[in-house]
Amino acid sequence: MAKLYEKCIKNGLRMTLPRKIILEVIEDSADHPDVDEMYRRAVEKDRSISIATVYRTIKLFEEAGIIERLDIGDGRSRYEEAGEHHEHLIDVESGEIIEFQNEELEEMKRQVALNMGYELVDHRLELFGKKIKK
Amino acid sequence: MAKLYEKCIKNGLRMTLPRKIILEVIEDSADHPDVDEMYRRAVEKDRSISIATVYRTIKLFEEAGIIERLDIGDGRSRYEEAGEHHEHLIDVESGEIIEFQNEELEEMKRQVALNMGYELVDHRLELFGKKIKK
DNA sequence: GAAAAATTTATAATCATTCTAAACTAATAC
DNA sequence: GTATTAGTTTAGAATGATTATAAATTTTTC
Repeated sequence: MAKLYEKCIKNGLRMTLPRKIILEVIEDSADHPDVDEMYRRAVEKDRSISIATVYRTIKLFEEAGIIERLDIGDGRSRYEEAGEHHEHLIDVESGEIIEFQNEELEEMKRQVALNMGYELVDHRLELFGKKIKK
Repeated sequence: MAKLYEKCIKNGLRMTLPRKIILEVIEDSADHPDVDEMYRRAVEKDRSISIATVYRTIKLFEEAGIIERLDIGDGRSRYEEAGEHHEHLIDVESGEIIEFQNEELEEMKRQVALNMGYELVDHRLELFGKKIKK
């Protein structure tokens, strides 16, 4: 079950208590919390955790490919479990973040880069939309 | 010629000296400067300009649709003249920002949002690529 | 279980950005 | 054209997110 834990071990990370707690927070989060929110959730599990550790650990996990950074343009970094690649649609009215996948779109991006003489190494797409009322 | 100037007037903006200078900087910039760089360029034209004015004026111009914000994920906002919509490809090795347009891609984004019951009001796409050596 | 190495904590520092209050400039009223 | 008013700029303080630092603590190694 604890597949993120396995991934950490495989990456040679020492699994200290704060790291385990932060990992738990990530696993329990179905949304896309920012660092401060992750800190708040971690503190609920262990009051002694410090914000600096949250920042440092998140960076560590990101570099190890355990989590991925998401930037919706509001000046804060948000995080989610790394996994199959997907994109985000942000509901401009509620702020809700909806995930989606579209292979055709992926392929087109790769193609566009290629046409300009580039190998696509990363890409980021965010759609901002307003819910259509029927 | 001074079409940005016209646009400001049409928006009812008072065209003070600092605003004129910042507008000039924008017109003379073919790249995508961040605020600090715009400030540096403005100071060359008028030593007395303050960074706060640059920030405030940029925000004003953005709200008036004179310029557009670009976020390449390095924690600083960059700006460019508003105009026909285009996307950006960032050369991960040199940091160079290359603009491109692709109507098919645009249409697909609109379609994807629609399929999820959303009207696309904004969108952001950045490709990060490595130059292919032949 | 002691010594060495890595991690965490608390806090200070930094960076981008926004706010504030006083000074200045432009627009309007006379 | 000058006084009044409204809007703008300046300088610097404040804020929010993030990173760095040094001392304390924990983990690993022997």
